Amino acid sequence: MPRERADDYDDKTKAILDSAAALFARAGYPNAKMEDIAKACGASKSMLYHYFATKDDILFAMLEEHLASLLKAIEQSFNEVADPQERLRSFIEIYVQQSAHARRRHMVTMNDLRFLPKARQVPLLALERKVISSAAELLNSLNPQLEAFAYKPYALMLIGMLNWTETWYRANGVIKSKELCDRIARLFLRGFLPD
Amino acid sequence: MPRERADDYDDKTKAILDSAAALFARAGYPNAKMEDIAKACGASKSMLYHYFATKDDILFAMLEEHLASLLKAIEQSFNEVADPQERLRSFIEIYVQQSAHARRRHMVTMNDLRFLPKARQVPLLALERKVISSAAELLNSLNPQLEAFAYKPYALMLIGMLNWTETWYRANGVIKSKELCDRIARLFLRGFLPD
DNA sequence: CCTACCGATCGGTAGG
DNA sequence: CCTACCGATCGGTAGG
Repeated sequence: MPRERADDYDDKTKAILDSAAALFARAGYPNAKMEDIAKACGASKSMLYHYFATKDDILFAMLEEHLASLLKAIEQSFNEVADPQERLRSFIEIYVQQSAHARRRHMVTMNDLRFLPKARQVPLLALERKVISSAAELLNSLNPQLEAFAYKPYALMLIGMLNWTETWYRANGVIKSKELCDRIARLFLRGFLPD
Repeated sequence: MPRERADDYDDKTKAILDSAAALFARAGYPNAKMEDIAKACGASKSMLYHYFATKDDILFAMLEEHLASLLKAIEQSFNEVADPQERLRSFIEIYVQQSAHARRRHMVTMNDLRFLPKARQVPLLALERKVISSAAELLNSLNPQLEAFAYKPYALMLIGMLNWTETWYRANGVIKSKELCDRIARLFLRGFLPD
């Protein structure tokens, strides 16, 4: 009789991904050792290979999970909010008010996706493109007067600004996350000049 | 009689940095092999070690050179242009209209600085902070009415948007670089909404 | 004792 | 689940 899959199989998978995310975010994917991931979640290196066949599989699972949940959060907010300006605010909040958990994964997505083999990047890049399309759609409803080709560049400017925020914004600093969201939304909608 | 330092010592140093920049930008610093850098500039690996004592020294020299020249270009444009709005446009142009040469180095700076030992990051992070301060100063002259602490966050939003541009913008696409600069400057100054 | 290189190889490390 | 270990690789070095 084959042994049953351990009851806490999913818990352990999550624990591995959490430890790995912290290490990848700190040291970068290529510098993070399988040995270190194992130690960080109180497991042996061999144990890791029971859950993930390769190091790349850990990174891939992490990024796919993160991008799918980001996309789901965006779609959900679009369903709940109808007003375009409120939708933008909500889109910004999803990026800025991320938990430390999601923030680490977001950094890893931005920094380390390129270390996967090209073929494994494909489905992840497709998810990223969906996020960009959502933003472009949102911008279209905010200002329908532009030429069609211009929405994606504007979406990329917005998302670039938001992605970069992860590198410098700390929620425990002088600026509360609500205030940062307000400022970003206002900057994007009304610009930087005084009225 | 000691041999003279080769006449083309500086040329070779530049050739090494160019090959390394291309490789680092494509594969990432940790994946780029000294062997590959050597091959790319028609040299032997040992020759590399004559010009740079370690792989980290190559990355450090590249980033320092790039950040110093970025800073110099910014300072020069500030000296040549007095009007704040024109200064912003000029700041944006420095980022967007970079040569392929500088663009690769900029990508490497954004992606691979973290792979240097902490101590070697210090002087480079200081240069980055100067770039941010220049931008904050510029924004202050554009809109002096804000609270003092707000300029740096706005500078980081601008620079984030500009840094991200490197990841998606191709000068040979539908949008000419002049048009992109105009759109970014207008977005930042006037916002996204129609007048 | 210096600089400018080459061919060969060592010591240590990493994923598996 | 552990220790031992492999095949491959890579940054850096030694002799000439």
